[in-house]
Amino acid sequence: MSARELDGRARRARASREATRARILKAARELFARQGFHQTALPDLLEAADVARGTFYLHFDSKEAAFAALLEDFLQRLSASVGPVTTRSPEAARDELLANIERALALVDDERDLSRLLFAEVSIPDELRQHLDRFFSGVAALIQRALDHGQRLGLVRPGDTALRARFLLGVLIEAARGSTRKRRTARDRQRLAREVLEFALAGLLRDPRAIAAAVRR
Amino acid sequence: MSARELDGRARRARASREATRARILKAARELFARQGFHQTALPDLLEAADVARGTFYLHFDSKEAAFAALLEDFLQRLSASVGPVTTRSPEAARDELLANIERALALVDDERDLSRLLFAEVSIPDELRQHLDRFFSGVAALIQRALDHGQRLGLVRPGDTALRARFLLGVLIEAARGSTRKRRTARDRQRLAREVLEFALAGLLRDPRAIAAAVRR
Amino acid sequence: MSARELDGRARRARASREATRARILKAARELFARQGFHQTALPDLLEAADVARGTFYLHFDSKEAAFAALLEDFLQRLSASVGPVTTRSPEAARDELLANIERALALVDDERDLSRLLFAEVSIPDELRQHLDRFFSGVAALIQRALDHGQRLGLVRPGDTALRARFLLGVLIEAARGSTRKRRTARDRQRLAREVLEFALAGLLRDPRAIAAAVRR
Amino acid sequence: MSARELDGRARRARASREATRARILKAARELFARQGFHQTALPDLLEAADVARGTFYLHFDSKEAAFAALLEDFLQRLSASVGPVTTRSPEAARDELLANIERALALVDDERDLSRLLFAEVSIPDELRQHLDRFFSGVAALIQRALDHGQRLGLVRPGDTALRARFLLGVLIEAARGSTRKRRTARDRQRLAREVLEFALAGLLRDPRAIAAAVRR
DNA sequence: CATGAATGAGGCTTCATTCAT
DNA sequence: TATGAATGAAGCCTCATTCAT
Repeated sequence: MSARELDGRARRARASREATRARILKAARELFARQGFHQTALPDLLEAADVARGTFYLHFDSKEAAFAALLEDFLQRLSASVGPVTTRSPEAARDELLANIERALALVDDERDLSRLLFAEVSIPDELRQHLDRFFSGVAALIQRALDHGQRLGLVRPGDTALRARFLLGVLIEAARGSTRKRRTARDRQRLAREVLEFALAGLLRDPRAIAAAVRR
Repeated sequence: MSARELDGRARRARASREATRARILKAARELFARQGFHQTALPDLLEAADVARGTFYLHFDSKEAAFAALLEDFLQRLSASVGPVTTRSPEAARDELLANIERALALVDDERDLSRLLFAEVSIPDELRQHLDRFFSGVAALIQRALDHGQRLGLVRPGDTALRARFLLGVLIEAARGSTRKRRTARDRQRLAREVLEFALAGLLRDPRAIAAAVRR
Repeated sequence: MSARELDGRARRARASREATRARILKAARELFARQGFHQTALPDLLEAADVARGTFYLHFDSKEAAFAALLEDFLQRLSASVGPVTTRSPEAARDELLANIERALALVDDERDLSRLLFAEVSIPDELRQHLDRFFSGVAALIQRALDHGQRLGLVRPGDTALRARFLLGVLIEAARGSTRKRRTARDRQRLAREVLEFALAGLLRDPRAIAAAVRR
Repeated sequence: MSARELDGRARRARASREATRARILKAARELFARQGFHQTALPDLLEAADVARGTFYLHFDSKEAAFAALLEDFLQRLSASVGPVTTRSPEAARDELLANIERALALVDDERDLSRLLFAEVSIPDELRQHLDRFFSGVAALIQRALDHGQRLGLVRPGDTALRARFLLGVLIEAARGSTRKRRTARDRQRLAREVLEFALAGLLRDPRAIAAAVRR
């Protein structure tokens, strides 16, 4: 029973442990997304993960903790998918924005189960929903900072940037929500990202002059 | 034992019944909004409404049915608050849109409890959330029709109107969500409505020419 | 407002009162027989009888009391349908027995609803079932007395008459139970009554000599 | 972590599980028999069995399911206690019948609690009572087959065997019902079985010739 | 006499979690 | 590490009955 052997055993144990945990998370993702958090009873989860009750609690402190783990992971990946926009020229900024939106949409598409949990009609525990709200507020703050910067550069029209950041967030969320219903192709996502950006930058109206008129009452 | 007497009795009974029902709904609105549906136990509700268990079930088939009644009522009032836009001139249409948005925001402000239930971080039963989603889909459809009309008139830029209707819905929801946090004055609401419309119509950019450039890649 | 007028009013009130009570009992008979006592909720009964809650309690102290009224009435009619057998000759006794059995079966046939309550698969409150048991015990006692008398006359074989009275009761109950399933004609009933009597008096075996052998081990 | 160890653990777990289940069934048998199904509230049962609420539902889907388990078990044992009568000579058949009746009565005596549930004044859920009725109908069918056979051999008097089978069932049920009141000795049971058989085969009358007369009107 | 809104005790069941093995 | 039997708090709902009108 040398140290090596122990290492091997420990390694195997660790591998098995990780595998079990992964099995649980996979089942959780699917069930929570399909039925919501409250509607998913632990026994459902245990059966789907093929794990005993006790085993579950060996890996997570509570049902809610398992959910939080999913959430946390997804939010981090979402954060990571969005790189900072280091404005050089307006064109470059626009392209970076497009790329960011596309990457985020791609992630949402890849993780449709998780996305349904966050954006769509599935109810989740209040405590976690607040967590989620804080996350989105963080995103809104980032957007606002970008808008403020744009105003200083004279690119963005004067006005309440906090509000507009929220509006923009609403647009993004709706864009993401669409992905929770049907899977998109990469091409679709490109188009969607452009539509989002267009809408955000130029609104709905056709004639720039008409726009000016519309805005100034 | 005349018909009149019976009517009187029935009327009084009815009045009392309605009063009780109203008391229950009021308590439900407050508690559900504050704590969410699942976190609100029936006993809490009963105490807040000062009714006995049986009385509650005399008026509603289930806890969920009480929730549904609140929801239904609110959605109807929301629908009613938004009149159809019978486009004559662009200016008139714009004013009608503004008025609609303002009215909806006013309702949301008046019913902050209900609004939190619909727009914010409170979890509600999945079945009802789907109901809600159908409602919002209906709103999106209305918006899309308006955009299609605008395109035919040459006012709205070419592009996917279904998508833009969703975006617009996202903006509106975010605008409403803000009201769930702090009460607004009528003045605030006017300003908010204008910001919404501006954002939707003209986007973020300052210079109409820049817009044209931005849009055409 | 003479005394006469009052009498008239009182009479009318009484008539109406009786009519209401009858309506309740009719509904009770049908529902209890169809669904059992526990499975019949008061609201069902009220709707079937077209009576308000309070009205029901004006006529009966409780749901159970209504049931008891049905039971009591039926047992009394059952008692009344069976005349005493004043033995003169064996033949006459036999004919009287036959007539008694037929009358009882006729009543059971007429009141199939009530009969199902007493004889068949419908559960009734324990307290009333005990009442019922006492009634049947009374019937058994009557039968036993007749058997004792028959033994003294040398007609009935020696042996435990209490036991045989119970056996006979079992036969009668099974005979009645059959009626709860399908209605019989008068002719059927005659035949049934004869079969009952035959079985009771002479058993199953064909050959009287074989019988003697069978009995004496 | 050898297979043996797992087996051992599983075995112990199983043993404990079975013990708990048995404890619940024992308590259910006693309480249901004493107070009836509806009158026995779950808390009573839990206390008597010394198990927690959840534990009960770990073993049975519902209160009714626990009852059904008792019923099922008893009916099976009752079926098993009655061997087929393979007629050779009339005497042998008679002895086998006697033995069957005795065995059934012995079981009824041994399980007085269960017997009270089935035969006596305790009300049980309608669904289960129907189950019970089907069982008894099955018994009646068996009896009828035997009577038909007896008729073909010329032992049983001509007549409606279905009816007589029901009569006989009535006798047997009444005989069993007696056991639910006071415990019998083996000797009592022998006597009872003989009385049942005598009554069934030869009826009540003393004189075989009188029998013939009585039957032929 | 008739009504029906109100009552609250009592019912059954499900749940996430614990812990001995 | 993994197991699964046991837990009991908490949940929702139905019921027969009362009583003011």
